[in-house]
Amino acid sequence: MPETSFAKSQLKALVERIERLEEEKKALADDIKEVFGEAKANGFDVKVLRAVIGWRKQDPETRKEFDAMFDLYADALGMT
Amino acid sequence: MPETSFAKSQLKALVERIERLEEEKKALADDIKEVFGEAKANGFDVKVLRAVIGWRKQDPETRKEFDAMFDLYADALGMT
Amino acid sequence: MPETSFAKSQLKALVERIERLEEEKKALADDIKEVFGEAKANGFDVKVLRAVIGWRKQDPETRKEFDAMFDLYADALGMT
Amino acid sequence: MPETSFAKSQLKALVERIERLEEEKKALADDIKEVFGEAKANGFDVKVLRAVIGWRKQDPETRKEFDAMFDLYADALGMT
DNA sequence: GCTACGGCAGTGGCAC
DNA sequence: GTGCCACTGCCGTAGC
Repeated sequence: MPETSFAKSQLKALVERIERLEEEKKALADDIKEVFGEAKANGFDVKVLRAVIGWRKQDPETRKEFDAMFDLYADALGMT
Repeated sequence: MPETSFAKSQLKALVERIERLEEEKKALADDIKEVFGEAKANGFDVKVLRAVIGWRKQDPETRKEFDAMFDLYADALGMT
Repeated sequence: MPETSFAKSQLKALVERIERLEEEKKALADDIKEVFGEAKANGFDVKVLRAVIGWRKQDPETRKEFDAMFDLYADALGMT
Repeated sequence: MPETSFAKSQLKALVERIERLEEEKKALADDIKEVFGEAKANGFDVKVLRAVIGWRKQDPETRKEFDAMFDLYADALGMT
């Protein structure tokens, strides 16, 4: 069970640190959104863009294996 | 502004209907999870399975367009 | 490693079972959405409604403990 | 329809900007997780902590209204 | 203006 | 017990 008698100051410090970090995180999230908006304005398809970026995060080996198995299943299901 | 004087019975009825439906929804979610578990036990890759199922939800035309653009972007980024 | 030689028919059967279940699940999700819409139309605050329903899922003991600790923290942070 | 003939360099630039920002965002997310871990190690209840921090984001007026309506509904449902 | 969809964050369950 | 992954609910955005 979490303690019930605790230092206020400690709690405050923790909360403030978290709030500060979340603020910064939000700022970055906004920046990212902005860049996607810019991309869209330039005619790029945002959905595809996201997919490509996600794909780049995977190492090539993983991507290869995934693709292979995907095709295998898709084929078995008659998704030509 | 939402009303503040309202019929208790109406509120109760609504809440109960929602809870009942959510219960049923949860049961189905459990069933689905179970089938995936079965698939896994039979050697299927669940992650790929999910992807394929998701893919099947898209109409062929959309899939085709998405793929084409994906390849286009991937190529432009040198993801061979 | 997941098997690479597998029964097409087995895969198909699994996928179809999942798709069927997901369909039913979606139907229920739609029903739920509809009830919330009805609630809204009757002047209820949907956000609050969701919170109350969520709250009802917790057992009374848990709720009590949570509330107590919440107040404790809030107090320590000067959120009167 | 999104353009199909586009500048590779532009795409690359956009993707790299996004990836850079996401990296920074992830670093902050990790930092936050770390602080919560620290809080937990000091006996704080993380779930409650999150709730309190979320609550602080709402302006007092909103909080007040929400609470009032919550109690109203809860009462109507016999959740004493 | 509201309704519907998609993405994001938080929670819980599973695996190591 | 910890870390990872998927599911769910919430929120903000886009379309009717």
